[in-house]
Amino acid sequence: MEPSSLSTRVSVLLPYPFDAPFTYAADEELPPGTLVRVPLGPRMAVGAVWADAPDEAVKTKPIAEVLTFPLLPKPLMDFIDWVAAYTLSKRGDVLALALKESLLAAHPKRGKAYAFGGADPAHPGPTLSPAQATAASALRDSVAAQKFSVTLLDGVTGSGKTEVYLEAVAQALREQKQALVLLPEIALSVQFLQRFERRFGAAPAVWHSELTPAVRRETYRAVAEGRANVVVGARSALFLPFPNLGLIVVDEEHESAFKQEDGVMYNARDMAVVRARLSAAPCVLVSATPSLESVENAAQGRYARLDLPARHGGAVLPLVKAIDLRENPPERGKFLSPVLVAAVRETLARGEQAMLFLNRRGYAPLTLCRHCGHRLACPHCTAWLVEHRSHARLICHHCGHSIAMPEKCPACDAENSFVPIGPGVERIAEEVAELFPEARALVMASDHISGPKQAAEAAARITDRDADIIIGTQMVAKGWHFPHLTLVGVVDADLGLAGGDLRAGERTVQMLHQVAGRAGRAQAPGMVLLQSFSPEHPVIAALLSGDLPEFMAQEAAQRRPGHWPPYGRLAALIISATDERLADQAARALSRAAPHGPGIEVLGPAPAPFALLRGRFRRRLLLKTAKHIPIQTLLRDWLARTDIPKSVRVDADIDPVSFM
DNA sequence: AGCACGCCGACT
DNA sequence: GTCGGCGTGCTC
Repeated sequence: MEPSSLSTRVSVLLPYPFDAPFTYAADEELPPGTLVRVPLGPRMAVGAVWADAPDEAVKTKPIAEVLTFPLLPKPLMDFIDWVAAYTLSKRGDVLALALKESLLAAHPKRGKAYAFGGADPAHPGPTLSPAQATAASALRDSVAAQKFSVTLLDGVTGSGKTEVYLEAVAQALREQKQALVLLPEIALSVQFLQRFERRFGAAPAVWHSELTPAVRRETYRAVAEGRANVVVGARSALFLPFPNLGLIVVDEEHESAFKQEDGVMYNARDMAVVRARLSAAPCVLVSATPSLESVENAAQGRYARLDLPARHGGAVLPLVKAIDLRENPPERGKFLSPVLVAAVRETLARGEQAMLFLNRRGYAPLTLCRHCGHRLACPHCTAWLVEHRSHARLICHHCGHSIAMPEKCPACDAENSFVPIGPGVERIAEEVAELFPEARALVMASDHISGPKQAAEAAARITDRDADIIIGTQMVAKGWHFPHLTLVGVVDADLGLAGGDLRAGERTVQMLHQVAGRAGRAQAPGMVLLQSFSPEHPVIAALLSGDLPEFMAQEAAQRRPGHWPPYGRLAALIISATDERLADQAARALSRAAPHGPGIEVLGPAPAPFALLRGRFRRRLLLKTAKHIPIQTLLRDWLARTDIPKSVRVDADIDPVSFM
């Protein structure tokens, strides 16, 4: 096409690391949200027409093709701009979250048709208890209002929260609106999908990273055309082009899995609230162990709050007891106290199931030479190599580097000198096999169960009573309903408390409370035993008393005076380079240029959580400010006035979740 | 993100 | 003497 026939200029945002749109020539005005194919250097790219005024100065190339696809909804474009500004990311990088995986959606589908609109709000669902019905009614009202609101639905484990918020979904369907349900690990939420189908007589559209390209493309288009009325998805589903969003539910809102830790670092729970606001839709945050952030927002009246204080169907909450490992230690070289072993034995004798929880994959977290004390470590990361006997390898859990067990110690040449230190789930399984040779044990960890199908099989084995003892990592903690499971043993309740992480206590309470909630969900009462060297620790005490609100109040009291989140803002700067000295120099340069003033504090530089990760040396600075200070502006100015060599990367992590 | 350009090590 | 490593730079 002759450039002279192209009468107008349009801004096109491309799904690459550019903050500003590029300007192209077009022969007609194209509304924001139009998907277009454009030349970019030697190749073609698909981007979206953006609302920014076109640059009049820059030379332009013509748009190659206007794609046949619904316009990206305005609320989604606003959301992309908002997330980019909040996370200090390039707008193009955020657009990539909304386009990349699905782009190719652009061509009209051929082939298999999928059913997306089958969820029927009139399908008879399960009967709700009075408490559930009251909460459901409140949620229905907020959906019917068709405006932005946030509700925290706080219900004890087993209280039937899912059935309650599915009524909010039903209301959205009645209003001819779309609903989005975010789950922390959609690929493994088989039981959720079953419950959904029981309620609506059809499966929802699902969205997660393991979809095949064909399903992904078709789901994307179905969402954009409004044919998919309910989507259940992982965090990336927040960026789907819903034209008609009427509800967002975030289940297990406290989960740190909602935090994206690389690329665009966003917290899907917080961004869900923003997406809902920009879509004028209600948002429901759901948890048995809400985050302090959400508890505080509810206390301040920013969020409405609904409580389900009792278990559904007459089930009672399990009895929680500690086993003091100083008084009742396991046998030498073993990890299960005689008290826990006896409880497992009694449970099995009653024909019930027991679960042993240890949030550690593999056989042993550390392998050392008994001759010289050498420890097998990852050459690319600050981490020990973890022995996995099931794979006959030693594996780095951070970069995946793996080696066979060396025959000789690389440090002292001693032969057969390696000893495993500490337990992982595989080692517990070995101990269980020795103690209970007749019992059928099932290990649930990501090494043994990869993907929804295997998870479904494992869950079926448990509900069908084809397993007696379940040994699992955090994979077993959330969501599962195993009616015959009555005993939960936590092998190391102290794990995760060391290290001084701001949220270590909160996270441990949440995780162990969730695990404990797997016990006694039907008629038979449940029992939870926590093996600990310090049962007096506030975290263990909170689990024993079951008074989580009191624990959260103590957490709040500790965080408030220092302006720690949620009473202040936090951002991390991660400085990384392949050359350790360059990383250090850049970190010091940033430190010297650090902002200061009332309500502003800079901590560090310190070695980052993994000082060496995938071959890059990392340093970290933490910026902590009072709540009213715009931390993004502060960071942007700070980075702009500091000279950083090209080979050093500086990533900002707003609202970091894991640190120290 | 891609993809090209551009200077330093082991090989047909 | 070349093929190829990935550091740096650019894309409307």
